[in-house]
Amino acid sequence: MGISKTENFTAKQNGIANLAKAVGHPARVAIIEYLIKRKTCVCGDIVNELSLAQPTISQHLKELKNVGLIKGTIEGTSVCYCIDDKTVQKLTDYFTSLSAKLINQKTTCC
Amino acid sequence: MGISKTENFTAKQNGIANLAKAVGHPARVAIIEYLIKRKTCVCGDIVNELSLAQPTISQHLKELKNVGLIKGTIEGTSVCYCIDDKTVQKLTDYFTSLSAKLINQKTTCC
DNA sequence: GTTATTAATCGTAATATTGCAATATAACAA
DNA sequence: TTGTTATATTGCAATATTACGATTAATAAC
Repeated sequence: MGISKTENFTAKQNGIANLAKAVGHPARVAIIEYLIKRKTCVCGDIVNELSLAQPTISQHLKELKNVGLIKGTIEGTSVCYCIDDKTVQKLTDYFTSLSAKLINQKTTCC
Repeated sequence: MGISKTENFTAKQNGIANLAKAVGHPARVAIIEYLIKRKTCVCGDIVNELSLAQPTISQHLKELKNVGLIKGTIEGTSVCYCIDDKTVQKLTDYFTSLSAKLINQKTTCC
């Protein structure tokens, strides 16, 4: 049906899925990497970096903002975007804990 | 257009996006967690764990297999599924490196 | 052989996503 | 006020995803 049956899963599972989904597009991966690479807040020039139209970038930024991966503050005519460390850390912590469990168990059946 | 302009991005960016997209659904998060929790290969009983129909689960398993997050080997009438540690590790490494860069720079502008 | 069991595939409906042109909005400058 | 710049929103077409009933394929048990 194109709709996820979110009610069948835990809040944590839905939370991780939402974050992962936001990272699940190369344009958004590129935006995240660019924001980190620039080392400071980026005021607008993301559109010049990626070969996508301005409305498309704006839409991707909105999605990243919705899940809390980036923050945006208005600075005059432009907007200042930067990564929200805490949200990236959530993903890092999640996958780190998965990997840790996998190392501990060493299943070698398949 | 509902199609990602993958040609505009690096292979690594597309790779991470594909892995993240696969994790970007709560049912697939639940499947991954279940496979890890069970500590051994799971031969079939994933359908009983999640309240989704068998074809739906089968489809989710296929997607996880396509990106290499799980492996499946046929065992008689059933199939034996387990996590592919290396692929999970790719995600862990990626997010760990992002977090590391963020800790180093300490941007406090927004 | 027949029958049961397990999982994949097909077909299809409902919904979501991606991308962009056109337009709107907001802040500033002259 | 008018124009300019930067970003957001709207509307829409193309495509993708999610979910499941029905069916199929493959092995196992008899």
